[in-house]
Parts: sequence; C-alpha cells; structure tokens
Amino acid sequence: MTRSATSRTTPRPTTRPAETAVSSMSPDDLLKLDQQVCFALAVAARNVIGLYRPVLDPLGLTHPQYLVMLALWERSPLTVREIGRLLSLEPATLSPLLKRLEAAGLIRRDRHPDDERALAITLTPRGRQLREQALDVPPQIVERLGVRVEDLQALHASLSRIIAATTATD
Amino acid sequence: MTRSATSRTTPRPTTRPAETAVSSMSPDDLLKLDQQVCFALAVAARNVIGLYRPVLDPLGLTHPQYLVMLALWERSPLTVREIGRLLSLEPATLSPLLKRLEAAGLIRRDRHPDDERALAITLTPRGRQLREQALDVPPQIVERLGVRVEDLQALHASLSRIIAATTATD
DNA sequence: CACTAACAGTTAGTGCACTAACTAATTGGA
DNA sequence: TCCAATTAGTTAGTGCACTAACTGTTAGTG
Repeated sequence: MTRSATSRTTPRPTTRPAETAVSSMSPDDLLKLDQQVCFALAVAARNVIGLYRPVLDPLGLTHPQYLVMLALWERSPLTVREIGRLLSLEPATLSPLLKRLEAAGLIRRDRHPDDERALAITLTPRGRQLREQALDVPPQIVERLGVRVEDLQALHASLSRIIAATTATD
Repeated sequence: MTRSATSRTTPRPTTRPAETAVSSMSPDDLLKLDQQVCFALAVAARNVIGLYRPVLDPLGLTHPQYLVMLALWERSPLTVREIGRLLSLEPATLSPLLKRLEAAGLIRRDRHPDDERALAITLTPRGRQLREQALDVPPQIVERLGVRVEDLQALHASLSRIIAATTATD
C-alpha cells in the first residue's frame, strides 16, 4: 500500500487533473475501488428496486413496467425501439413485457400506420388513468429510503456521469 | 449535519427534509423519467454490468458469479447464507448459481461438518487459480469506463449511503 | 424425552435481461 | 424494376432475482 517513490521529485509526465487524485492511490486501491463501485452499484440497484416492489404492487406493476409507463405518460405513441432507446433495453426484453402490459389492459399494441413493421404503443384509458395512483409512488419511495434529498441529487449526478460514459462509448 | 435552514422559528409539524423538496415539485415533474433516481440506478447498473460481460467472458464467469468468486477469494469456507449476506442475495438465487460454479469446477459444495443443514462452499485449486486472471479485470473496466477517479469515489460514497439506508431499514 | 420453533438449503413459478437466430416489411441501388 | 441489405419486432435459450412452499437438521422448551 505505501506508494513506492515513483513520482517523487520528477515532474509527473502526463498529469491530467483526473489523475491528481490517483497519484495518491496505489494500483491496489484502484482495483479495490472499482470492485467496490460495481458491487455497490449492483447491490444498490437491487435494494432500491426491492423498495419499489411493495409500493408498485397495488398498481399491479413491476419496476421495469413502471419505467415503461413513465415513458408513455410523457409521450404516448412510441415504438418498441423508441422505448428501448429511452430505457436502454433490448427489443427482445421489451417484447414480452409489453404483451403483459397489454394483457393488463394498460396499453395497446397496434401496427404503425406509416410502417407496418413497427408497433405504435399507446395508452388505454385505464393506462392513462393509472398515472393518478402513480403520482403517489415517488414520495413513498423517498420516505421509505430515508435519505436526504441532497444525497439523492448527488447520487443522481454521479449516476448520470456513468450513464453518459457507458452509453456514449457504445 | 448542517441542517440549519429547516429549524426556522415555527416548528413546522412533521416536515422531514425529505418531504419538503418532493412535495414542492409539480406533479408533472414528479414522474419525469429523467429525474427518477431509480431509473438512473437501473440503467447505470445494467450498463456497467454490460461492460463486465466481454471482460468476464474469457474467465467463463457472469457478473454475479464474479461477485461470488470475489467473496470466496477473500475468505474461503463460506456457507450459502453467508455469501447471501455479503452480496444481498437470496439463498434461492444463489443455490443454482453455486451449482453452476461447481459444474464449472471452480468450487466445491460440501456439507458443513458442524451443521449438516449448511453447506461449506470452498474453492477448488482451479477456482483459486482463476484469481490470477481476475486480477486483470478491474483495470480493464476502469479503462473501458473512462471516468475520472473522483467521480468513481463520489459515486461510491453516494451508493454506500443508499445501501446503508436500504439494508438497515429491513 | 419429545416435540415444536427456527433454521439451511432446494424447488417451482414468474418475470427481467441478454444474445443469436428468425420473419416480415421497407429501402436503396444496380 | 427487382433484389440485396437494412430495419422492426419476435422467439428460443441461458441465467439472474424474487416469493412461496417444501425437505431435512438443529435447538429450545414443556
């Protein structure tokens, strides 16, 4: 752990600002950090989604279904591909999910008039109406989380950076 | 905590800080997809795990399997329950996963000598040896992520708060 | 001592998420 | 014009993750 004397008095070749903090970190620490971040990300996501479960249960929605409904409540005729781009999900994942939402009477899966290949996913009246109940979800989650809003905002900012980095590179 | 502003002079019945910001949002914004922390969390986790896929593929591991191996590389005889506590996973999730690791020749699933109910999960020589290759995983991920280390640290701090909040409450 | 509680792990069933392989519609050239 | 390449969505197959219901073991209590 005790940094070897590599960068002692020498000018430090390519010191981008990003690396300033790294210079105080051993490669070992870097590995640990990465492992911890990926682990924390997976656990936090599972835990938070688990928090949604009892809240979404009365609405008859799972968490991914809830995200799809959020997208549709914002803009209603959407194709499968468009939903996939919004949520970073594969069409193969959405296809059965959308059928379940259709079976629940929340959406319609009609052929797109301009392009027979595509589907026009629209809300049914029941689907549109469900938004009323959904308005109560975020406050309940925030309450159950019991985390300061500033912390949530900080988390959101950090996550956005990661998402930008991982979707831009693709 | 610098919670100064909330303690005005009027007591304000049960205004926890969490609720002030949420209740002051317009209902429209409340359900906006792009400000849902849960959405960002889910997408970030999926993206990062997707980043691991090609890196873990040569090792023959999935991401959850990799996390289990990380736990075992740190401490080797572990029960299913103990792994579950470390990774926040249900025994029902781990049971088939561990059988796959056993089938891959990386672990052994022996009955625990002191308690016939429990399993003693141990590494095989091959499983222990795999650590060598795994040492190369985090640097590859950090490189592919292309994110500043400060951002990773900030993310880790935020996630830790969330995990603490969600596992303590259970 | 017996018998019930609690506990460790497994199995069944549902749903998410991915890749690869497929069908059908559309587009763009040669 | 016609036909190859692209595109939209579906299906099959693997694996993760959960809940509920189960088997078998241990431990606690009457």
